[in-house]
Amino acid sequence: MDHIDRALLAHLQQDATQSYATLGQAVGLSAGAAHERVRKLREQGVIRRTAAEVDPAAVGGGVLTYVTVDSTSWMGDSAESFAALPEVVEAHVIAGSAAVLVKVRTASTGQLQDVLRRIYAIDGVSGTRATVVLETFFERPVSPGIADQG
Amino acid sequence: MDHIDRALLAHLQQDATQSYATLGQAVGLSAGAAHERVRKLREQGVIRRTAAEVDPAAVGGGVLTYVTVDSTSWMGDSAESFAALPEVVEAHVIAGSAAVLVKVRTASTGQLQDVLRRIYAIDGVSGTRATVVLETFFERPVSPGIADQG
DNA sequence: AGTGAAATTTTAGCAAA
DNA sequence: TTTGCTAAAATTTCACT
Repeated sequence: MDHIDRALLAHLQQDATQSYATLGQAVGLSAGAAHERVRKLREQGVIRRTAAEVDPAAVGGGVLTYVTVDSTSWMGDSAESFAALPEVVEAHVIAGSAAVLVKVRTASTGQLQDVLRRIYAIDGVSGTRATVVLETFFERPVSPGIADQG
Repeated sequence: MDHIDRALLAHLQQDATQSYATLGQAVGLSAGAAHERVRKLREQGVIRRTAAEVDPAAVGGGVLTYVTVDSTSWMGDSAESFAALPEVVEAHVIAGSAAVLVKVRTASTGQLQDVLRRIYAIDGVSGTRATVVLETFFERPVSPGIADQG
């Protein structure tokens, strides 16, 4: 992982559809060399996958809410319970008073209410606190330390 | 946006490197038809971009923290102030007592402390409350309502 | 809107430095 | 590890349905 790898990652996070020729040019490498480096980054798991980013509002996820989940028991192995709810797009175990923090995308506040009810039904959950997002300033990929060329 | 479009989106969220032939087959379409639908989904902005997903830990983002930011004044146009901090990967205006919720990725808790200091220096910010994530159960794309073939 | 096929571009594997 | 070459594969366009 040198600075060229980081530059490649930065470019691929912006647009993974460009050709290796273009990509290589952007970081000062031939197409073949760029290809080989990207292949290795995939192999190492640095690049997990390349995926289409979908506008949440276009697929019924216009309302974004963060929910802290309190519990009476250890929630460390409740991952599947949260994963079973398709509206839950993230779930994390957190330090602090609450046990789990989840990110929820719903089409409406009505649907949010339904998700909260289903979260409450999970074993050990003693309460939820929902924080509705009014406006998203930005959501962006983790910075690999910004490209130095191109 | 019919059920075929949603199936295409679901497949492309999982893997955008597959050929249009494979993709079309998965949803019961020819390669040309799949290509045309995907082109339109891009044009409409339903597909925002196709990007490489990078392992945060591999690029110095191993520590994930959510920070609620309290303020004395209206924060509605402070987007750039947060965007200027590369460790901040999300920023949202929220309903409730705090004004802004941000998601931060840092290499260490030391670096987190530095980010908190820089957030505190933003005009109008009166306080921060950091919640460190101990374990991430999952992070996944918004569900377009799951493929009906495939 | 979708199909099938042609023309063009890109990818992926390999020899060489 | 990078380069340049080459065969194989994918993309993109187009005439037709």
